[in-house]
Amino acid sequence: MFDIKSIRDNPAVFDAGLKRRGLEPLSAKLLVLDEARRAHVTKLQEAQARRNAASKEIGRAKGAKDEATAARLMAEVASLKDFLTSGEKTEKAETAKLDAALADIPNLPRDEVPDGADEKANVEVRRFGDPKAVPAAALNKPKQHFEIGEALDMMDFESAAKVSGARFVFLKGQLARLERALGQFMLDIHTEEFGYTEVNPPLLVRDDAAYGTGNLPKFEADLFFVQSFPLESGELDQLVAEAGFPRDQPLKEQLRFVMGVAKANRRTLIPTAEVSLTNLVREQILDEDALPKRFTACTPCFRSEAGSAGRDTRGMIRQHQFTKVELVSVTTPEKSLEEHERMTACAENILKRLGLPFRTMLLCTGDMGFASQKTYDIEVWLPGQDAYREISSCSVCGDFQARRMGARYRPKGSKDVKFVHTLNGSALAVGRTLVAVLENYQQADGSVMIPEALRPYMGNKDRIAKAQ
RNA sequence: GGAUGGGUGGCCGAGUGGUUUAUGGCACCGGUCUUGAAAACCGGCGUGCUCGCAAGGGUACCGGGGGUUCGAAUCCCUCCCCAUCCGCCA
Repeated sequence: MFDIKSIRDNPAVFDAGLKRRGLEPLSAKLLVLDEARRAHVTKLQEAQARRNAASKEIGRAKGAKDEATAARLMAEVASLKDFLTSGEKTEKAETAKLDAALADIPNLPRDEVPDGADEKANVEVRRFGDPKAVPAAALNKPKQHFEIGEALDMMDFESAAKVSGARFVFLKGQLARLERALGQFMLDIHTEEFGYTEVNPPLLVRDDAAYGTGNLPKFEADLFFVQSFPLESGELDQLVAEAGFPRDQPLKEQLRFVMGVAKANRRTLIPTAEVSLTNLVREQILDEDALPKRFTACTPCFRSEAGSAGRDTRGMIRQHQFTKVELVSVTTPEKSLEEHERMTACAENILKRLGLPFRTMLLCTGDMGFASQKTYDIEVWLPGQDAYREISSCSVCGDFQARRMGARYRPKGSKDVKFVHTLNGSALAVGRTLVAVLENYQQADGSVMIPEALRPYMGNKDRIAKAQ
């Protein structure tokens, strides 16, 4: 969310930032809304000032038993009433209009972010490990993870399709345990070595929270929602009568109406723990001493993957439900860039310990998420795909989310309050880490070696093999 | 699901229609005192918007929205949220 004042002060800079994101200039349009609103507010406030002054005099006049003066003033205030009533409504409407326009604008890239339209313009900043040195490199044709998992009889997409539909999976036996082990392993490192506080957060959140991180209102289609439907028997008939249920309209319209009613009672299934964790500081004014705050959580994430039909349809790469260990930091503006590097290093550290080759990419302007100012993606080597694939994304959001959430802090020795900076990163996406372990550690006989660091979490076994 | 009680500034908490600008305390900031600190004392101290070069002024906000009134934290309606008890329940 942008501060309209900063756009007013520097429209050219704002539009230039949008352009780097591949968007048309918006400042002119926004400033028209802003101008109209301010002109109106000024007029309204003058009328309110007159009303308040007169009302005070009325109080004094009545106290002095001067009924004639009181009556005259009352008549004067009454004449303002129409404008005051309508004017307050207009102000609300104009503010809402401006806010709605601002809420859909993505964060602007920092200067050091490379320009570009898509992932082809991302810039590699470093690399770790050698794809030719992993166990799978010894094989003629390394298999993809779903081939390995299905052959082990521990990864079942067919049953998942029957039970839940496409883009779900059953993990069984040692692979179910491997998923659990990975989550534990990552959490232990982040809490014990990197100072993150482990959190077990709500998976269902209010719209306000999803708005705070930037998932709403623009990306509603990417989310899943749950609710207990608010209507009891008879209430629907009442709604039809009062609000005009569009019964004679196409089904789509009827559905839209019902969804509108339902929206009031819904909860969002978190698409990432970033939503729950970042909103931990919403609507607060923190002491600077309390910063940075560092949270981590291992949670299921839910994404509708609308618009990604046909992409990564096989296997576990792109699922409606997956597990992820998330890192969130809340810092001062001065420390946020440094924290971004630190966070990315925490994520990379997991891959290093698992012996998985990766490269770290600085995303270009066209590939960054909505709330981000600057993002590093970490891409892990997948021998079965013969490619690097995203396994982590670490973003610094500046005050973009903080404004949406009302998350502020009081700088030491200052009376002013400022917005905090927020950061989030995956460390790591557990499902994809499992994929990477399978593909990199696969053996010719179809079994999978367990990386050393993970063995304590796997009953000290050294490999996953098909049950006899 | 039923019943009751609540939602006031960073925190705690008073305030049932005006004649003061929302008590008071804590925390915080400045000062006096002190070698320094603490204590004590004095002063300051909510957030947003808006007008103004500035100093400063205006306005809104006491969970959200609507209403009554010349005037609402206070009265009415409605919604949301929180807490407690009962019921059900992993």
